[in-house]
Amino acid sequence: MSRYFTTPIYYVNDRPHIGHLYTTLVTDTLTRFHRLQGEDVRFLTGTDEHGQKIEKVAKREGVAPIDVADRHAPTFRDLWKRFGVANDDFIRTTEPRHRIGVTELIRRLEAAGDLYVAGHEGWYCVGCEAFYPEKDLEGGKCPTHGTAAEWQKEENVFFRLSKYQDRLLELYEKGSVPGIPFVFPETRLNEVRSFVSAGLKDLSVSRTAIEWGIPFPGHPGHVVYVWLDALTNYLTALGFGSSDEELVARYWPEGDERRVTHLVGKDILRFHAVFWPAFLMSAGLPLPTQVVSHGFWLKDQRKMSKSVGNVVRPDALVDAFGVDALRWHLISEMSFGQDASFSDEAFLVRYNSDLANGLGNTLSRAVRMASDAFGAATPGERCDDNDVKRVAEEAVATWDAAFRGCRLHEAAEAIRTLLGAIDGYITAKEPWKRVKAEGVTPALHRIHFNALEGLRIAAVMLAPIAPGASAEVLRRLGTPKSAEELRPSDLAWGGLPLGAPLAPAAPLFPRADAKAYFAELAKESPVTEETKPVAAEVPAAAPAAPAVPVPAAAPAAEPARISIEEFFKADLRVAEIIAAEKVEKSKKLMKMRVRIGEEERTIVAGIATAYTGEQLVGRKVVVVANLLPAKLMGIESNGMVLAASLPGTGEPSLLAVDPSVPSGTKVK
RNA sequence: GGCGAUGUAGCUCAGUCGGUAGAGCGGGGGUCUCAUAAGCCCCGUGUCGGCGGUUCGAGUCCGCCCAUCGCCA
Repeated sequence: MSRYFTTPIYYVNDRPHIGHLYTTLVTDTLTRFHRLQGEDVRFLTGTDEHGQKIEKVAKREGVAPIDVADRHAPTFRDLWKRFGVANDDFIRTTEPRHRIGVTELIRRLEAAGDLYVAGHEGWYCVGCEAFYPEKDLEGGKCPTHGTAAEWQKEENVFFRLSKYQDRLLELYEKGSVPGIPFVFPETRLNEVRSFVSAGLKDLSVSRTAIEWGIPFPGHPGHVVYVWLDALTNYLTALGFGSSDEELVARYWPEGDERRVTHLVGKDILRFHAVFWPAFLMSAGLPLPTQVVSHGFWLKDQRKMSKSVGNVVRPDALVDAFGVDALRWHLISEMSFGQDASFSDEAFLVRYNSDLANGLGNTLSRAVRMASDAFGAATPGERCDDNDVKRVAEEAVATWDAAFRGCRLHEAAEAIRTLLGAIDGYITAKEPWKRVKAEGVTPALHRIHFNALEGLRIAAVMLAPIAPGASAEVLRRLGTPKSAEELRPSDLAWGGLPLGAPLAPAAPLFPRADAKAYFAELAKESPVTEETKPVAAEVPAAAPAAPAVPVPAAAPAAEPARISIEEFFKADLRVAEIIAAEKVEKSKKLMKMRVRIGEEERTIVAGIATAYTGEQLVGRKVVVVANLLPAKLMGIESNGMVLAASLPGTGEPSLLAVDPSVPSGTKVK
């Protein structure tokens, strides 16, 4: 049984953020798990380098597109190196091997009679590299990018996607391998199924408006559609279409004796679960086993986006606490498949409880005690019947099942359970008292053996998630092995060498003082996460956006300081409420008509739990007058009423204004 | 609007075939001292989103509603 895991290839021009990082770390963790189990594993990642965005940057700079790609490609490569990602290969779509493979795939689509030429025109967004129906545009602009769409007329090559509808639905029903759902988790499988059930349109797979791409075979002037180009990387990296297809035979053969797993963010699920298998069906190639889709990292309950300025790049945390701590946190914090929130505060809480108090302290107490008792060596006697052993065996089984079921957070949980049991065992056996009372007895040897052996197994279990920490724990336990050297037998009870040198050392994960950390951070770097470069370089392309006032973080955190200029961006005014009525069907929303000086406008606010319409009319309040309009329950709200949010309940309490102050007065 | 999901303690989540709810974390109090102010002990009367139904009995089944999210249109 071979296993082939892939991440998406990342667009070279993007600045890596926690989303890219998470996908890659999940894949790294899963591949490390399977390697540890002794399986034949291959792990591919890479960069997507074609497309109009690169072409435009190149044009503007007066250089060749490949120069732009070459400049940015190392960004991802270096980042993965920094995070200990052990990929076997790194493919760039600009490599000859990729072009050869894509050309071969297209030859097969052509041979299957699934390609035809047809005219096509419409509104096109450069950012999305996609056509939009007019009704989807917002004022002529792309709904996702907010940039003006261009009218483009093309004659394109189309792929008969519609032809594969039934076969795709069958794939979703039965799986590519019986018993393994083609898409995980199930909710995403449902989405894909309903999308395909609704009917598939043929897919345009060539572009004429772009030059920077793989030339479309047989159609001069056309380049290959970026998704057809990009998806094919999973095969071309194995040498598909080349004279040497040995890796294809090993990792992507027909039959059930291999697993091909694509990890993706939920945003690109459709390309992987619909288009890609359809291409493969047409080309007469085997299908992947599973597409595994994970959720997004949210910041302050909101989706991360550049325009909001809440994109997480956890460099400061990594600098302060290390790669392993962040890997552990990301894998543990996200219930795999669902969205999760990222916050520095949560990181620190977890760091202290799981790593400092949990792993670090347990290791420290066990190693130091044993070292003192046995002269800086591991115990001289083993024990094969005890509580730690039983818990460890159960934990390994849980951990194994969790990884195989893509529930990575549960694998981490199993490690925590084992560590807790070891700690509890030490506490219950009180070896420090025994050694005082009885000296070094065989029983004492066995107690320490059990604690240290439990820790050894916990360290082995930790290897896929935090390989660096794992290796360090093993070294201190007198059984130095890198994560890569571990074997399935290392998970079995009894691997601790007897009488081996023990290495007590400084705390593995020193306890963090969260308060001091945030204070220091605020002092050192007035820059926000967003303005801090993640890797060696930042694309010169993006002009520095004006600092966007970041919404105050969790109440516990000290809000970032802002300048007076930033504060003055908010136009605060005294307003008089002239009418107010509760929004029907809403518990909280109150629709108000307010007068700000001469102007009247409508504001909707979530204050209906605390105020009735009667209480509000005639009242003077403070409003943010220059807020972008927002639609709430279908009503456009122009502005925001300021209210204190009471602790606990969040109940609003309006800011009071002296009634004599005229409406429209500036507040500052 | 259609389809799908979710809604359980402050937070993240478990809750099998229905029998009046649990864990971890955080928080509060106490205590030991082998250990990284770590460990240990104690502390939850939560309308299990709401309403109605089936049932001797529902977080757990059925219907409706509300909220949130996703996909689609």
